[in-house]
Amino acid sequence: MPATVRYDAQYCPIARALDVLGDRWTLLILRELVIADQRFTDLRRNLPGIAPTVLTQRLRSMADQGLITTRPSDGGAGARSVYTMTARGREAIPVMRALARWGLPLLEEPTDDRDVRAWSAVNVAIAGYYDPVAAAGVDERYLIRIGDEEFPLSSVRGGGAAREEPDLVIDSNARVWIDIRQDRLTFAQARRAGLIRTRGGRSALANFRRIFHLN
Amino acid sequence: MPATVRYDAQYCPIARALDVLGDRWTLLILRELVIADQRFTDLRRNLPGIAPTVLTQRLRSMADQGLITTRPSDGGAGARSVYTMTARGREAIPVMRALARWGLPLLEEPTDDRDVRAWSAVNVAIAGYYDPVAAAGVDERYLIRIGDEEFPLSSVRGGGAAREEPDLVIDSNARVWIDIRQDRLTFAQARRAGLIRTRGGRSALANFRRIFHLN
DNA sequence: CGGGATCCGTTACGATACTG
DNA sequence: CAGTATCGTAACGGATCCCG
Repeated sequence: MPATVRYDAQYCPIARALDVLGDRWTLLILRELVIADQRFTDLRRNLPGIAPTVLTQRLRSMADQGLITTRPSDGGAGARSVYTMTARGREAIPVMRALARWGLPLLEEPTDDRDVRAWSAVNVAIAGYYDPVAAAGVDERYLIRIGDEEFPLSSVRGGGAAREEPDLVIDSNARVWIDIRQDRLTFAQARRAGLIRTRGGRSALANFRRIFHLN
Repeated sequence: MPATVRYDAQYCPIARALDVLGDRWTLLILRELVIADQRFTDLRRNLPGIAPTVLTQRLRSMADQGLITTRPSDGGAGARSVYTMTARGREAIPVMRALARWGLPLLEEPTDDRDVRAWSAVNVAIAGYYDPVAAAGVDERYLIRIGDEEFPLSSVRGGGAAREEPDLVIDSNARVWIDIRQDRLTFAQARRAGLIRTRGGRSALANFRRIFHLN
């Protein structure tokens, strides 16, 4: 939505949120920065169709509103600045999760593994199904591996920071997770077919499946 | 965002969701219909600033995409059609909740009770803080009253349909709930000041406060 | 009077080209 | 590499008008 005209007339937190997050591309830029810090060119490549002028403008207004900050590149060479999320920007992750979960049925069947971003798979198809009730009393760490990317998860909400020895390691590709959540496959079938490999204790696996609703 | 240009190039459920929900005004129209079925003129009045042509177009495309349906008015007189949410549209309520919660700190302090919509207060400041872990094992019904509007809530997620005798009735105005969530007031203070009145068992009240994080 | 449709000026967007 | 400049097009906001 246009940055100049806002939903000012409404006393509503949704309207306020959309004033900041509702512009075209804004949430997708944010999603990119959840995955990793990125430079201008990275973002441009990962957001097919965005005009460079629009990207410039969005990055500026997102910085103004405290969603992101720019950090001088530590890479040395020619690169100048890297864009990073702020804590306030990270608070919008639940918004992205809710959107992702709603959009999952609209997603066509993946044709190729490389189509599916690892972050989408983990955050949408696994973390998005986290069941805090099922997780009560469990304190375990899980390591999700998608290709060569690693995503630590915890049975305790917000307890994923410490990089301790995981109780369970799960290896697979991104597509399998989407297939499972679109009901073309069950977790059990994927394991039997060797599409998902697990290493760890039997009870950790049982907990994992219960906490993330995997049959 | 423009309805014609979509985030087609991305294999991402967030992009898909935004293709449908991301247009300017769309989520706010949906929010209106969560509150109540409405006619064209109602929507226009409740969405200050929307151009009638835009409203027409949004209603059409939202219907095309299965978010809403139009129902012939049962009211008789001059009115023709009433807009209602579909089940698919209702599935987007978590998106609105996430946005609302994110937007709450951006909301200025309410100046007048009538500024605050009852639905915002209940859905954002109460239901949005539901803690399923705290609710485990509790099966109670709560009735929230804001002015003359009533909102049944349940300690069991999705169990609010049956209109049984509530275990707890809470009377207040919308502003108080916003004040509480913006940390200008605690629940206990509001009760002592008579801004919130409760009727029901002592344990139901304790459960309610625990489940919805009210100190 | 409710429910829109038409027209118009302004703004934002997308595509391509260009520059420090 | 990291943007800026320019330009044509599409969408928006506001006002007005039309029809039952």
